[in-house]
Amino acid sequence: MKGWTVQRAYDTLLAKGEDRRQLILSVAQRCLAKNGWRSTSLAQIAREAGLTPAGLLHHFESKDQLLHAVLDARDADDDARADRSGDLIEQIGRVPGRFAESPDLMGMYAVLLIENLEPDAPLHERLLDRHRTAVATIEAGILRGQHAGRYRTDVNPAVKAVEIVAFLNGMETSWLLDRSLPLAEIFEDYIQSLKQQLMPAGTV
Amino acid sequence: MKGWTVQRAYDTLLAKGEDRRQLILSVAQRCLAKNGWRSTSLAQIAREAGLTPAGLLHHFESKDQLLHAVLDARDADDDARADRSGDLIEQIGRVPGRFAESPDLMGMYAVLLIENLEPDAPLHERLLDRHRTAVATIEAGILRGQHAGRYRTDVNPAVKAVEIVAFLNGMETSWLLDRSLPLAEIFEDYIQSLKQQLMPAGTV
DNA sequence: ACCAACCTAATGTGTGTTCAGTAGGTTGGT
DNA sequence: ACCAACCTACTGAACACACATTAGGTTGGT
Repeated sequence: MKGWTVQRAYDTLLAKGEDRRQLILSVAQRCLAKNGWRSTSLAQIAREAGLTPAGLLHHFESKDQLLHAVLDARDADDDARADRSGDLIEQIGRVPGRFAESPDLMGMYAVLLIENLEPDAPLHERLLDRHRTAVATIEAGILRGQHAGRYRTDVNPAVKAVEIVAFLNGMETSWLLDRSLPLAEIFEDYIQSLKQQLMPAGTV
Repeated sequence: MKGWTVQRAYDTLLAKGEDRRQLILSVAQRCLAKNGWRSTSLAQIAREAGLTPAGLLHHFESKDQLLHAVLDARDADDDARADRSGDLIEQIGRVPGRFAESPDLMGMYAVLLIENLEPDAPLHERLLDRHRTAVATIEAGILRGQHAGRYRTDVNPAVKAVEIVAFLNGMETSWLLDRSLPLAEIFEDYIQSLKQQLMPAGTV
């Protein structure tokens, strides 16, 4: 009870703090996508969030903890908008839209992945998990199609899933490097070739 | 003439210097592949090459120049072993072998690419060029096959080339992250699907 | 009075780079 | 054979800077 009233008492103050916290998280996410973790300084994030480095560390107790907070937020967001039941090929067709939707936070995982390739890198385990989950999700999508009779059964879902994830990641990187690439056309073509492989002859 | 005698004169000394230089380049390349440019320090390279940071800067006038020297050396090496006339699909089939051949300097370009995505990054232009050259090379390989009557002519070489480069880059990253991936199997499958797309029906 | 939300200033560490100096070899004249 | 002049390959110490983090103080809403 007491705790609750105290919590209510500083409501606007806490709300302000929470706003700042969210702002910091979003700024940090953008910086991470742009420059990676090691070459993003607290000073830079702090400046863009409108406070000093010391002020920033009032909200997050260390740079490391901020990193994990950003990742947690992003994971939660991704989970919320995940779709595990629709058609795989249709879902892949929606990827270019996501690229265009939020271009400046698109590369975050790509950048962090490269920064944490070494087995003893701080985020290695976490990102390896994420990668394997992505592959498993695609694999499940293929299996679903096979069981529903929409996809051919003579494709190895595990292997094909790795290929698809590699293409999606590679394509993301290519696009981040060269935004003049005709994403729509490329994905259209890729989807066409996916259909050719996954769907029974005559249905394409 | 004078220049020649002077050059010959300090032969053993210059040879020692050249050895060190090469050693530094190779160490630097390995460090770059492992940790990227920004988080590799001169001190680290120097230590692994058996001298002090100041001693290192006797051979390369700055960290930046060392970076470019590494890239130049690597480009020359790549050029030397490039094959622009064989069959594209066969060449792709040899990629896993190269992965296994030199695993610890494999990721260098992948890492540098990610570190230089921003248009004003120091290596952006250079890596963008390299990427476009890679796409153009693959495209030329497809065109060659088409003109030779080996490949179907209803594929857009430019678009398909972007797809292939994306897959190769993405696959490299996936493998760097998780070396337990069955590379051979995945590439075999991918080549199969490439044949299905590129070769006339009935020849696969 | 209390507490969240800051700030300024300072600390310690790591960075790329410079600079003066040293060790050891080569060259050309005597 | 000797020596001064010159070279390459380094070292050790110092520099200026950027960094994450801390300590202690200030402001302002409740």
